[in-house]
Amino acid sequence: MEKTYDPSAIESRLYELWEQGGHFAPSGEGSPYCIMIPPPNVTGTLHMGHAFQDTVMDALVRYHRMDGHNTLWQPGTDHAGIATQMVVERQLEAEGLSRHDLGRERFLERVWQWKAESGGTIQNQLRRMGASVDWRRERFTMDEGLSEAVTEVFVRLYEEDLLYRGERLVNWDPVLHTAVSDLEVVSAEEQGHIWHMVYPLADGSGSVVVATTRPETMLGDTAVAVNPEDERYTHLIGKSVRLPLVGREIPIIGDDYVDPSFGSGCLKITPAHDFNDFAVGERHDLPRINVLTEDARINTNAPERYQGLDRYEARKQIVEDLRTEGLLQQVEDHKLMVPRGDRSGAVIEPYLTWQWFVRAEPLARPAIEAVEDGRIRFIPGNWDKTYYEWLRNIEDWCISRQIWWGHRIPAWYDEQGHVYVGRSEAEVRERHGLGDAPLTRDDDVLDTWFSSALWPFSTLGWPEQTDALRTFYPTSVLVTGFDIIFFWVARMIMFGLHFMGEVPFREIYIHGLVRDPEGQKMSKSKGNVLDPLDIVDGIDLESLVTKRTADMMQPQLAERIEAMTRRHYPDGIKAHGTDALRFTFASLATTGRDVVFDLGRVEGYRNFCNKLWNAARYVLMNTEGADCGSGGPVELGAAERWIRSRLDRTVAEVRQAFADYRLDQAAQAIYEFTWDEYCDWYLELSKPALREGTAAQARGTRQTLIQVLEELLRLTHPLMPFITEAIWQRVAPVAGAQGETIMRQPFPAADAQRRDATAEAEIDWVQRVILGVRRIRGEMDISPSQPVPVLLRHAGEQDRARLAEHQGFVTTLARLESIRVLEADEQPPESALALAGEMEVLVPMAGLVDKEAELARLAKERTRLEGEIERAEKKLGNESFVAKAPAEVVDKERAKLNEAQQALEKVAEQERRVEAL
RNA sequence: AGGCGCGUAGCUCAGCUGGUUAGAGCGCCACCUUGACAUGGUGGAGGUCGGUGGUUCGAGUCCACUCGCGCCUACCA
Repeated sequence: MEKTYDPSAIESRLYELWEQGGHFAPSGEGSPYCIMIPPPNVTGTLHMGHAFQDTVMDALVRYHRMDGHNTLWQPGTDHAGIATQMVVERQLEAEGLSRHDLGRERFLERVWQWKAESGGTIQNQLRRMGASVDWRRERFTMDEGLSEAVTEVFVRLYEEDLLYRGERLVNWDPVLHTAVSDLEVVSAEEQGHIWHMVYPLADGSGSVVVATTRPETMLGDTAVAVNPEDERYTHLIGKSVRLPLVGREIPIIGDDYVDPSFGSGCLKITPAHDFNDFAVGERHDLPRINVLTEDARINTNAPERYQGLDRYEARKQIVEDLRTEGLLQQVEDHKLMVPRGDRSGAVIEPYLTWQWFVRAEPLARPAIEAVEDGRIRFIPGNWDKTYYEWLRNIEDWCISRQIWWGHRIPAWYDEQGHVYVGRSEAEVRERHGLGDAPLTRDDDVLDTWFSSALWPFSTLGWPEQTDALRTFYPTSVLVTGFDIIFFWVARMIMFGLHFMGEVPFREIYIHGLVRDPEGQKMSKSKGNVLDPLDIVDGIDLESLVTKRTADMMQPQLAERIEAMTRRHYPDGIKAHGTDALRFTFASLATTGRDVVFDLGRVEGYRNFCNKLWNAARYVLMNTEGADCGSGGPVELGAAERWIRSRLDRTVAEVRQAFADYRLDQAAQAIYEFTWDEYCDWYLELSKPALREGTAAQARGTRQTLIQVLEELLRLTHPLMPFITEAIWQRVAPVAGAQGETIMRQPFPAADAQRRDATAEAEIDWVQRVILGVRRIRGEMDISPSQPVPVLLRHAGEQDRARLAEHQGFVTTLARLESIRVLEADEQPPESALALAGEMEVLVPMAGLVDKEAELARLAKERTRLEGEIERAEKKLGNESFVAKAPAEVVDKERAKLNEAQQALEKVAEQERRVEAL
């Protein structure tokens, strides 16, 4: 074994071994355990969020696989309709073409071609992360099977009247020329204006003032509304105004939607361009006049003067014209929420179009109940509130998109415009007796999330009743970020319940979002993204800067991004290996919402890998080819029983942590056991044991070294698959373990038989003595290489027995020249003192005691003890405490007080002695 | 407007159902190339747990209010 762990040397080789060995496939034995990967974009690349999420899932999957479950981690990708289409359109644009130049068919060929070129990247990145997904089952949302499921769902929903086509006001993206769902619109506050306009009454008897942030919509006004309770205006209801610039006469209506206290109390109503106005229009049966084209220019429903103008040009012109006519009362600065498309960034227009919708409310109700009655559990639990909040106020879901890349809607129209929905044109013809009548298929495709909503059952073969579907549905847990609870989680539950009659997963583990060192969300435009593989493999500063500033949508930010990058990573990024990155993610998987990524932590865990590596090196040096128990009787000493006992505790902790989805706790338990107990103590204790012990004792030590290591590797494997596998391959034969790979070995089980309180107490004693001597060394500035004599004062029977038993340990680890008990009648020599329980550890320093240093040390100790005593006395002096607190707590407090008092006495005595020097 | 989360050592974070003289990693200081590991070892410094008040024998942990930060949903022309 190399002296330093080199991850790059082993990782890809091991992954190949696993994949080719078929070890990712379900075993076919045990109770099922299944996780569906949230499908990433097929043409996408791995970002930190994926890496984090995949680490969590892989850890869960490996844990359950080892623990005997029939485990499936289902992989796949989605087609990311709008995003992918945009990329390909941009490519075409570079060639001076639009998708319309190519036509639908040839355009789709281009997209498939792009998929073939860029697809596969993320899969290979997943492999680098060690993801143990069952690649043979990989699915893509546009696969034949999944597409069939999409059609089936669409048709069934339509037949059950849970899906309909209607002319509705939708969120229209004038750049992408498609409708988008409410969720794909992000509103942000922007600085704008509010214009107050005067609308003259038609009978010339006066005027009303209305306000708007979008003056161009006035072209489509079909009413002015006032609150019927508003005395200022009741007399106007039933009258009408003459719409300026347009000349149309529109009614004044009463509707209590109007807030009399806002502005003038009069509200212009534009049913075709405002969601609230649309509702008002429905109540009052107002005409809906659409005044915009698909790309948000003024259409022919408006006066000629404005036709063809872009919405913002039109706005300017209208404001100008109103001003000219004296009908602009005032303009104010105004902060308003501007809705933009999450993909295009274009300002969204409410736009009247024919679209397909899913009737959400009837599907939402059972989805709410499933969480309410506990069939699905959120972890952390609080997320159910967010979930309920959305589902209880859910609106119908607009699922049609006016793009080409996606599942085409299975609906056909005859020449009269009648719509027929079916699984195929043939089915439609037959079912409706359409003969050879010409039919045209709906041009629209479905929202990508529609197919994603079917993921838990479509990937398992639905609508066919496959074995996989029967075995793995409902799946065990969904691991995802809170940002897609609405987009995806809620919809999977709605569809899963409806089509499978059963929840799609029993638990939902919501993890935090990975942020940069400044707590900012990672995004390409901010230039703060990290490629997980750059952390794995390392990258020099210049390459990192280049990577971050290339292909930018806003090149003007490049300078800032470069400066920031140079500040955060002055030396670039060193290679850390996959396991270190994974362990970091695990340790960050707390219950919080944000995961602030800190490279320093990865470095710490890379060191941890090296620690484990070197521990294995030491163990193998001492066990390979040596007698680990086969050659004769085996005797387990206190240290052996101790480390086995500690390991057992750790196993229990780790198991509990996995059950609680607390990978941070699992990681911490493993880290502490490995470093602070196994390496710092047991490996060190094994040295004198091997040197000085009997043959039987040495066998016990070797056996324990190798067995504990082997079990520790299995315990750690779900978090750090590569290093544990690499070491295990060497360790297994020595430990007597059989098998091709650690990933198919049983996960360690806790076993109370291995707990050994006696051994723990004995090693605790050993540690206390050693730590006492080390403290004296450190504080008295005694060279670490200088062996010292030690005297134990006030040693009881047990102390004497333990000293006799463990003298070798103490002598070696504390680097002693000698150690013996100071008898009661002996006068302690001039020495430095440390306390180990009731016993005093003395290091005689005839003439060497630095009086000042020792006094300072003792004074510090005395202060601490006095504080402790004061606190305990105060507590115990409180009658209510003694009366009301549980006896156990009171006893504990008394014991603490007692101990502190005794210790104080000894410290004081030592102070007097030193003082006298 | 409603909902949620966070504020604990210089930094990033643990601290579960109230009882530890408040923990970890990184960073910092001192000493040490000791035969697994300097990606190491040993010792150490560092926090009155945002603030106020309350419940309690006892609060970082529960409650109320408050300050600061962040997120989500909705949205008024």
